Amino acid sequence: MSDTVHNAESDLLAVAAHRELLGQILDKWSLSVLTRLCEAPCRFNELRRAIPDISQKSLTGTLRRLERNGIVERRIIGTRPIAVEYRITPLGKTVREPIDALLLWASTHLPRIEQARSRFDDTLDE
Amino acid sequence: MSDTVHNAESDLLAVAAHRELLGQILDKWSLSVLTRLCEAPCRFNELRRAIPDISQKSLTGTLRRLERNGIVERRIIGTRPIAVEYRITPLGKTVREPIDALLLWASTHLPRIEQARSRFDDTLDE
DNA sequence: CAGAATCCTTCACGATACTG
DNA sequence: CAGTATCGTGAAGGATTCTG
Repeated sequence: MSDTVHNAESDLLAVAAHRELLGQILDKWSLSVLTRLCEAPCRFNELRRAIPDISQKSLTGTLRRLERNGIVERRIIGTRPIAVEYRITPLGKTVREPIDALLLWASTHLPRIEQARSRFDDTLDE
Repeated sequence: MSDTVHNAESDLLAVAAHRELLGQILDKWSLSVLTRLCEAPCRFNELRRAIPDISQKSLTGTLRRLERNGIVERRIIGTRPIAVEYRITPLGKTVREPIDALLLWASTHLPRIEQARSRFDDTLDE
């Protein structure tokens, strides 16, 4: 019996424990940065141009956070003027599969979700 | 040539398009609520007790958002006093697999990530 | 029991200006 | 080029109070 109960509790604990970690990787901009860096290593301003709506501050913050978690690597490739290259780490590459699964889910079910939204919004202004 | 380029661009567009959707499902509390509702249908205050740190306002908001996206269903099962039951929808069940993949990734690589964090933090106060 | 309404604080984020 | 520093704003979220 207590298998179900135990699993439920440990699942909730696991969720609580991993929510913070996932929040660092699945936040507002990380997904875009990660996607871009999976294509190829990239310079700072190159990333800025690739993600037009991101501010310089947010990009810096996102990169620092990903770097701290071992997902991307910051490599100084030149000085005068300084040049920095960001690239995805082996650890970072491993997260691509679950993320892609999630993106696939999103694009697969987007129509049904938009349908559900319309239904929900319609039944509100009655 | 433009295959790589095109894929990169469309990936970034896809990410931008799905970020909003995923944000509704992977936000601060949704994961906990979803995990709990996957176990069994649940009453409002039952959910509150199952997720001790959530406020009433946040739980209401989270449930409304999930309901709007067709992920959970709100069912009034009694009045006087009013009773409401929340349960996961068929659409909601389909998201469990990619989410579990992500949680599995998180728990699998947590040690390496904590290691990376320590290294990063250490090399700062030198 | 299941919320709605209100107040208040925190904080993420953008814009701007400056630097090695 | 690749940032740091500072300021201002809006939105999220908690605590509290009230209601059908």
